[in-house]
Amino acid sequence: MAAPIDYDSPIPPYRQIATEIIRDIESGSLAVDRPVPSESALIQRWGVARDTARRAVRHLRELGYVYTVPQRGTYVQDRSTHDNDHQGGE
Amino acid sequence: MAAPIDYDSPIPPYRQIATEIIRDIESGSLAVDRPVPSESALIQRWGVARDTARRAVRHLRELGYVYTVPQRGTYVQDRSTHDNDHQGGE
DNA sequence: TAAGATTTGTGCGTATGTATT
DNA sequence: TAATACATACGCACAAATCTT
Repeated sequence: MAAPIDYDSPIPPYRQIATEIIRDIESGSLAVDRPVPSESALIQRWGVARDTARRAVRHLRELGYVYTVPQRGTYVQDRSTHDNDHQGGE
Repeated sequence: MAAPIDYDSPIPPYRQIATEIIRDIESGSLAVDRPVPSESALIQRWGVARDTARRAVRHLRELGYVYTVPQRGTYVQDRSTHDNDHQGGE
């Protein structure tokens, strides 16, 4: 519902954005292999810089929540097996 | 020796820098637990931007060549055992 | 075939905050 | 107090690949 970034929080903006997206993934709003919001979308939705949006996505990737296809987009990773927590098993 | 970045190469600058540092590690110029060149040092030595220097260091970290101590610095990782190559399968 | 929009990749410049020395 | 070093964040630009028209 468009909660704004809390700049008073000790949690950095990119983390707040990542947390929100994780919620959408866990809740099922974002299904497996569905695209997560693009960098542009995140920039507009949160009013942050691209650097921040990219950090958020990178964080999600490191946690194993998403995977990125160059020049295409970033999609929800299938974590159903829970075989890979965030080391990039595969 | 200060080889310059080859902008005509398909290999991005941060990779060229990382490759050079890897050479220094493998050759022994940079010993285990010794600090690798700082961001500022890389910026001056290669004439690149902070982001590029950061990318180079991050890349080395992901490859397991170095480890970073928050708020301290980045140091050469001990890879003698070769126990950890760089888990990222994929 | 071409143009345009979209998306990620890469690079540069700058600033602030925090921790260490 | 100051210098050093990293993390984070903001701004901007162009390239390459993809997708649509």
